[in-house]
Amino acid sequence: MKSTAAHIVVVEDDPVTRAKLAAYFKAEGYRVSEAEDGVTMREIIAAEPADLLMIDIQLPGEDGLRLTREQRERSDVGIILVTGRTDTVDRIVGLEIGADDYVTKPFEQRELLARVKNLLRRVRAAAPVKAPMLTKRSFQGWTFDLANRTLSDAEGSFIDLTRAEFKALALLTAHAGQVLSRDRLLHEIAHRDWDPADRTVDVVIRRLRKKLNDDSRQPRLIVTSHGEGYLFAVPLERH
Amino acid sequence: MKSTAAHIVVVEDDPVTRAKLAAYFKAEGYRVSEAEDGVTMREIIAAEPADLLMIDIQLPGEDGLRLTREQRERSDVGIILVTGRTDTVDRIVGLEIGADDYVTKPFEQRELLARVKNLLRRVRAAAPVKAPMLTKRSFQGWTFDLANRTLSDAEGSFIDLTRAEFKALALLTAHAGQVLSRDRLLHEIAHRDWDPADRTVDVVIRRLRKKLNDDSRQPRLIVTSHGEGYLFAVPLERH
DNA sequence: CGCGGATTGTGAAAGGTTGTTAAAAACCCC
DNA sequence: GGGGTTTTTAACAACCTTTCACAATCCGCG
Repeated sequence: MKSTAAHIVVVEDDPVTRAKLAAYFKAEGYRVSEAEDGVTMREIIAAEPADLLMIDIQLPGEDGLRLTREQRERSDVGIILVTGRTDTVDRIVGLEIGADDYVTKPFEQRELLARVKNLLRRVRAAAPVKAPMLTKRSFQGWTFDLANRTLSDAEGSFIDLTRAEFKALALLTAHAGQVLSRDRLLHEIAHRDWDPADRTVDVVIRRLRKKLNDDSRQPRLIVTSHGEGYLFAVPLERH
Repeated sequence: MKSTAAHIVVVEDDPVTRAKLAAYFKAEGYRVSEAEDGVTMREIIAAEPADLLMIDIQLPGEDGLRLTREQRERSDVGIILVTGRTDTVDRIVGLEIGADDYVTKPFEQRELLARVKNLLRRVRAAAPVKAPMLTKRSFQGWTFDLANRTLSDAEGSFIDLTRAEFKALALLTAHAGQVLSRDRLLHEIAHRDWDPADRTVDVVIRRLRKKLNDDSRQPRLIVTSHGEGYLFAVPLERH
C-alpha cells in the first residue's frame, strides 16, 4: 500500500534553503515534497500522508510552532523544526509541543541526514501498529464507527461521542487486552503530560462507561487496573 | 503509574553528573537505574529491559559508541549520548550508528526532559503488540477469564478480581502444580522484592481464596507449601 | 463580538484496593 | 508435646479511583 521510500515534506518559505534541503533528501532516495506555507503543506499531506515534516519555525502567515502543534494532534508524523536563529526558548517550546528534533541553519548535512534516518526508523516502526485502521470495530453487540465518531448498540441506535471520548475509545480498542496508562491516554486526548492529581482521564472513562452502560463496579468493557491505568477487556470481533 | 513508568538507565562514570541526571529523571517519575560502565549497564538491562539509555561517550573501558552500537543491534531501545565536549565528528558518528539524540554538558534541563519525553513516546509506541493471551482457564467448575479479569462459577455468575488478585491467579494457574515462591508472586503483583516480614502475598492469597471459596484449612485450589510458597493444585481443563 | 449549548477540566467527598501490623493459629522438628 | 518459626486473619492506614457538581473553555452562529 505504501511504497518503500519515506515521504518527507519540507515546509520552508525561503526557496534557496527549501531547494537545498529537498535536493539533499532526494539524493538519498526519499520522496520529497516542498511547501512554502502551511496551506500548501496540508494539501500535500492530504494527498499523501507524510512520514516526516521539516518545518521552518519562521513562516509567513502561520508560524511553524502552530503547524507543529496542529499536526502532532492528528498524527505521529515525525517533525523536525528548522530555524535560522539559535533561540533556547523557541527550541524548548518546539520540543515541548511535540517536535522530535530541532536543527539550526546552517545544517551539518551528514548530521541532519543521520537524525532524519533515525527518526524515520522510529516513525515507520510505529506505523504497522496502526495498520488495523478499520473504520469500524465491533464488540459485544456494539459497533464503534471511527469515521463518524459514533457508537451504535445492538438495536442500531446511535450514540455520539465527544472528541475526547472518541480518542480514548479509539486508543483503548486499538490495544484491546493491554493496560494503557493515564499518561498515555491523556496524551492521546489532550496532548498533555499526566500528574497524579489529574482526574481528567478518569472522568472521560466514566463518561465512556456511562455511554457503554458499563458499570464501574463490575466493568465488562473498560476495566480499571489499579495503579496502572485502564484496559479494554473484550476482544474485537471479526466482521 | 509506578509499574508502567519508563525505565531509564544512566551510564556515566562521573558520579556527580550521574547522580544529577538520575535525580532529575526520578523527580519526573521515571524508574532510573545508574551504571558506571558497560558491564553494569548490561546487568541492569538483563534484569529489567530499559526504555531509554543515556550513555556518556567517554567511559573508562568500553566507550559509549561501542555500547551504542551493541545495544542498537539487539533492540530499539532509545539511546541518547551525553558528552562533555562539543565534537562534531563524535556527534555525527554517534548518530550514524543509531543514537537517537546527542546532548552536551551542561544540559538545559527542560530541553533534555522534552527530548526524553518525545523519544520515550516513540520507543513505547513501537512496543510489540502483546501476543493475545489465551483468554480462559477452567478448573473445578470455575472459569477464569484473563481478558476480563473475572471469575465465573458453575452457575455463570461473575466475580470481579482486583489487579493484584488477577495477577496472582494468572501466575498460579499458568504454573499449575508448581510451587511459586512469595518472591516470585510479589514480583508479579507489585514489582518488588520480598522480605520475610512482608505479608502482602499472603493477604492477596487469602482474598483470592475467599473469592474462590477455598478454605485455608483444607484448600483444594491454592495450597500452601510451608516455607516455600503457594501452588495451584488442580490441573486446568481443556476446552 | 457576544450568546447559548456542548464539551472539557477541577476539586472534594465517598468508595475501593493495597499494604502493614499484630495477634492468633498452624506447622515443623526435635 | 514444646518451642520457635511460618501462616492466617482481622483491622486499619495509606493510597488510588469513582463520582458529582460546577467552573472553565470551546464552538457555531446570529
